[in-house]
Amino acid sequence: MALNRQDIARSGLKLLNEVGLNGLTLRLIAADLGVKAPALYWHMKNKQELLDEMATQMYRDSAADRKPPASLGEWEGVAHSARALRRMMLAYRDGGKVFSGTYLADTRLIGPHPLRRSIEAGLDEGQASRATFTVYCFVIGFTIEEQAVRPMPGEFDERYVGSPGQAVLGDDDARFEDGLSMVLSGARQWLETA
Amino acid sequence: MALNRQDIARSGLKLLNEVGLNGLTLRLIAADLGVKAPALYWHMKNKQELLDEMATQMYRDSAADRKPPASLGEWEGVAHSARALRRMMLAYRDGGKVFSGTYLADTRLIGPHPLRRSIEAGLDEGQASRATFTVYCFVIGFTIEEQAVRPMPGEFDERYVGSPGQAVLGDDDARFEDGLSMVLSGARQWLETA
DNA sequence: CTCATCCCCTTAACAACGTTAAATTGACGT
DNA sequence: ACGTCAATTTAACGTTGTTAAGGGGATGAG
Repeated sequence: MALNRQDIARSGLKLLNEVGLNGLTLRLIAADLGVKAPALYWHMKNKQELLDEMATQMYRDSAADRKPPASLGEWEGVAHSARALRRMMLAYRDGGKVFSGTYLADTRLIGPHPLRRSIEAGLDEGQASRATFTVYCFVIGFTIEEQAVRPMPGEFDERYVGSPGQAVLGDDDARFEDGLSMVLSGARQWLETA
Repeated sequence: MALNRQDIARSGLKLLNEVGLNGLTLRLIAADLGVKAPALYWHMKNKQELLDEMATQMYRDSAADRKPPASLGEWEGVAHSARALRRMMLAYRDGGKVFSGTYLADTRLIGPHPLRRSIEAGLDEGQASRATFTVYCFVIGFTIEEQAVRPMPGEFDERYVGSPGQAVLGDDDARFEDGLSMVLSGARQWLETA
């Protein structure tokens, strides 16, 4: 019956979609878990630690989605992960703010370098890291801006087909794809000529 | 003697560097202005409106710094503005979070398109906007990640020369320049081949 | 069987926050 | 001298994150 950090983080993520980051209170999460607010302090030392754990949990939950199929080339794999990272943040209201502001609470979640094969083949690791970090920054920035305009996640997209919302969303997807291909080709070329 | 929104925003920005976004309270700003907290509600309807005004103010203050010299080419101008945008956010503690989350309260601040000349020469305006928006997203994402790691602005940089901090900062600048040149060349090339 | 121990949670309370309603001041036009 | 209106104060409310102190229930030792 005892709580643990993951239960709390999951409850926080669930409630995030209902009340948003501003409405997310410790008492609300505690009530959702059938417990009083101070009980949470047995498991974490303050609210920031809860937000870190929530970011870690959403990153953990999206790991399978982010992992590129083995059939893909390295750069197609980076694109695949970038799209999954955006999806992950869009899945939660204020997901971008929650994820970008926090440190991962479990560093084991950081997998092997996406350009691992190229690095083993001689590519400078520092430069490879800068290239993928640039892609990462674009995804973070794009999604935060996207959610500042359209805060609500998920269901809206498939359901309201033909509504004004759809056009806007289609636009966002297309704009993301365009930006992503700019950044990817730029990064790739930068690695080749450096 | 009467207050106005700009005075309040400026006080907010000043205090932001002293107490950070979490410590920034309406009572603190009011005290700084020699006034009681509810007085602020005569000038703005809630705290979010204050944050919007702060974002607008920092954007306004950096307008001259962002404006590219006429001598620069269009893309050099975009690079110039991108660096200035990062400097603007880095000038305030949590500057990235404050700026990225808010709407501009004064839309007149949005100047002419950076690629105006190319657009007049036949470049598709929608595509040009996507290209510059991609650069913008990178700058936002990069700076937010940067400030998540090193929250304090300005003074630390020049002063502690030779300390561990300097290497880290130099690294950030170099990493930004690398990322920026990737994104810029990617965007430019995307426009040419589309 | 009993007792102490530890984990996990509750009750109670605190100062601080954003926000609202109502009363107050001061300046200005008539 | 009077009333008007803008700008601010005083007082208060409910809610928030957080702390301190205590309680219950399982577990293991004697």
